[in-house]
Order: sequence, then C-alpha cells, then structure tokens
Amino acid sequence: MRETDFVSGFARGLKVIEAFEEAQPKMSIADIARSTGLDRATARRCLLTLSELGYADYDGKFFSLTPKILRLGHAYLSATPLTRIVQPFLDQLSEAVGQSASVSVLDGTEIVYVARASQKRVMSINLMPGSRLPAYCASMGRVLLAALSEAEARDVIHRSTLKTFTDRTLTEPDALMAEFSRIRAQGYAVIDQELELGLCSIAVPLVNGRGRVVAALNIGAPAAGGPAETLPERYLAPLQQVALSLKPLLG
Amino acid sequence: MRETDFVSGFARGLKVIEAFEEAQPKMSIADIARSTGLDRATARRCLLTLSELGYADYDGKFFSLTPKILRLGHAYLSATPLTRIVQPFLDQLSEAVGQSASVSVLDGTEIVYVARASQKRVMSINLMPGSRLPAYCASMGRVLLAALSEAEARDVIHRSTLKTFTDRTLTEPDALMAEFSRIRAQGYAVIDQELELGLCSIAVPLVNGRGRVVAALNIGAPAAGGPAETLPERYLAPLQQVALSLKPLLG
DNA sequence: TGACTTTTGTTCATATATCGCACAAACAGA
DNA sequence: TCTGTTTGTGCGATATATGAACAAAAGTCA
Repeated sequence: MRETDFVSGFARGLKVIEAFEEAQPKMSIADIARSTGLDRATARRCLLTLSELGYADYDGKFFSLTPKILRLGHAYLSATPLTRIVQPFLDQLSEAVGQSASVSVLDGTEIVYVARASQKRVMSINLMPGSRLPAYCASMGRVLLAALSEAEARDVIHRSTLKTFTDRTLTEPDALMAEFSRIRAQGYAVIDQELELGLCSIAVPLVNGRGRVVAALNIGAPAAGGPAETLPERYLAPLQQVALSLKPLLG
Repeated sequence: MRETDFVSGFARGLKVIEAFEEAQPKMSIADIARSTGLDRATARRCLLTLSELGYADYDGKFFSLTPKILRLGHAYLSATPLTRIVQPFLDQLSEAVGQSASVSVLDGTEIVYVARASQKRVMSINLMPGSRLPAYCASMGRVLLAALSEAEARDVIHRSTLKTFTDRTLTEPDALMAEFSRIRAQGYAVIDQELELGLCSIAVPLVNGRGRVVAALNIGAPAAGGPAETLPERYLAPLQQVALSLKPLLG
C-alpha cells in the first residue's frame, strides 16, 4: 500500500473512539490527547467531528459517546453470516443442556463474543456480543489458539498480558503451549475456574466446509454443577453435534 | 463550530463503516463508493486504511469488516454507566417474571438496546445490546417518544418509515400522536403484536434523579400467555418498582 | 485572600496530506 | 472481439495537521 492510500485523519479518529473504551465515559480534550498520544489540537478536531456527526455529546467541557456509535460495531454483527447462522443452533443447544452457550472468534490476544444464548447468570461479568476476554484463559480462546501454528500461538501468548485471575489460572507460556497440543489432539478444551472461581467451561472448534477453524463454541457451567472433569461426558456430544451441523453452513 | 474544526476524512471513513450495515458483508470499492456517495478514490483510501488498521480484511477484490470493529461500539457499552447499573436489575426482573426484559435509549427514529436479560426466545429476530428497532412500533419506543415534546415527537414520526409489520401496526401519524398522549397520562405503553405476530410487550420510562427520561424498560411476552390487555396487571408493578429503584442511580 | 504555577482550550500561519478528477489498465459478460 | 464496469494512479486544488503562542481556568501554597 502506498503512503497516500492511508487516511491518517480517519485512523486518528478511530483511535479517539477507542480511547473511550479503556477509560471514563466522559473525557476532556486533554484526556483524549493524553491517552491517544495525539496533539491536543488534533484530538479536539476529531472530537468536534464526532460531536457534529452525532456520535458524541459535548457539554462544553467533557465529551461522551452516544448510542449512535453502536451502529459501527453493529455493522459487523449484522453483516457477518456467522452470527445469523449460529444463533438458532445456540438457542437450541443452550435450552437442551440448560446452560449458557456462546460463539466467539479470535481478535489478536482476545476472543470476541459474536453470538450468545444465555441462561441464568453465573459469571460476575455480563457477556454479550462484542464482549472480550483474554484468549489464553478462556475455553474458546484455548481452542482458537490451538488451531494456530505453534509460532503464531506462541506469538499471541507473548503479546498477552498473562494475568492470574484465580489461583488456577495457567500463565506459564510453555504450560499453555503444552495445553494447546493436548487440545489439538483431543478436539476440545476445558477450563476449570481459571478465569473466575465457580465457573467452568468446555469449548470445541467450529470448522467450515474447507476445514478451517473459523470460530469456537462453548458451554459455560457453574462449578457447583459437578467437577470440571465431567464436562466432556456431560456436554461434549451436544457440542460436537452442533459443530458438525454447522460445518457445511460456514462458507 | 468552525469549518476547520471538522475532519472530513474521519467523517467519510465512518460513513464507509456504516455502509456495511445496510448491505452485504463483502463489499467492493465500487459498492462502497456507490452506497456512501463518496468518490471511488476516497472510498478506496478509507477501505485501505481500515484494512491497514485491522478493522477490515481485503482479499484483493472484496472488503469485509473484522471483529476488531466491535471495539468501537463496545467503547460505548462499557463506558456508559447506564448499562452497568441496570443489568443486575434486569436479570432479577427477568427471572422474577419469567420473561425477557430490556433497556433501550432513543437514537433518531430508532430505539437501541443497551442491556437485556433474555429468557427463551419468542421473537424471530435476536435482540442484543446494539440492536435497533423502529421507535414508533416498539413499546420502549412509544414511551421514549411520548417523553419528547409534541413537536419533537411529530418530527421523529415524520422522519420514520412507517412500515406495516403486521395488520395491527399503527402507522397513522395522528393515531400515533394520540397514543403518545395516552402513554404520557398512564405512564406506560403496551404493544399488542404490532411488530411481530405473537409478541406483546409493556414498557415504562426510566427517569433520572433530575426528572428526565433517560431510557425505557420493557418486558416482552408471547401473546399466547394471555391477552395484551392483561399485561399491565401482570407486569406493571414489577416494572415500576425497578424504575423507582433505578431513579436515584441514574445521574 | 492573592500571587503563583500548572493545566486546559483555542487560535493561527505554514508545511503537509488528502480530495476528486481525468485517464489508463484490468476484467467480465455477451 | 467489443461493451460496460471496475480498479489503480498522477496531479493540481483544496483541506488538514502541526506546534507554538496566548488566554482562560484550575489548582497550589503561604
């Protein structure tokens, strides 16, 4: 790509929008300039542009995003066939097993939920399409990382912030790589309260007609429902059946 | 705002992202240029920028959005206090009444779901945070429009595409305005299968501490569960109780 | 309180980057 | 092959970013 094929004003503007994610709902011009690294004058112009277009509100001191900004992300969810195709399967699966079921894809070091059928809340955080979790310690993340090449997986791990969420969280790169091998061999991943105490999950890859792993499917269950070792016997068959049904539908 | 405080390259780029919403997941340069009204060269530069930043994929012919784009919308959901505050109330309400409960805000002629606790699916479409419905024929939309001034409400109706979804959909502007008066007086709105046959709902406004309507809260129920006229006696009290509990928490 | 420092928002001139046009090349379908 | 369409590129005109300067506001301390 040539240098002149890059619209840096656009790139700067997107950076400004993302700056709201990591921080407060209300940000001053200086706040944005600091967290994006842009010049104050530039940040101000981007913010005023957002405000002029109705994507942000400005009270003379602070800027905040408006719900119009949701159109941007929704463009992906509504345009991507994956979301629409998997939803009915997810609903059916979730109801059949009485647990929440989700589909996610990999984005860098994180998994992004693209569809979900939730039962009664078991996690402290509320997951929804667009939500993100670190890949290394989520069952779907493990499955998606296991589908990468050794080098790619190691690179993702290297770039991840390997935080210890619970005393069971695996954070040793080599231990994680070994776990990926095991997952690749057995075809599924189990997480036993590594992200949150009391929460277990099991995930399988979603493979398309050409044999490529395009997403992951999981079932989350409270640890109180039985030890994590029993997740495969309880949920692996229905998960694999859904994965099989979806295979010819996923381009 | 001065003209030089507007970054038109940024505005054009946002237009490009939104173009994916109304159309196909895969768009060529010419497709985007046509649906945005931008020059082909400009559309191309915006698309290449998106691609360079990882927000889009390019196979040499078609562009498609990547899950990274979800970061933009998610910035709003995760940064807005409303979402976080109402979720636990929504979960509790939904479980207590055994129906889906949602909170939405108004964006132009549409309502935007910002939080939702769903029970077994009754609608054909899958609603989630970020989803949009036309305001004029949704219970939360009616409540939010009823909270506007006569002139504002009439303007929204005027700008809406008043489509007949079912044979019960109200599309007469004057009939809608009359309905808004009734809603304003009684404090809630009931929709009886106007959007989809078999689906009824009841909504109340969420008022903040300063008396301003900031969002709407609803319960959706299958028509098979009882006639729409009985929705108030079944659900109005719990809805109003949640609205009351939330009042001091909503800025 | 009042003088001082720091932070913030805004403006301006100028250097730089982007836009949109026109043209050329590549491609697809008849 | 010939259309009609799509994509890529060079260039002049135009729009935008930059960084410094200034004013206003907020914070600091005696």
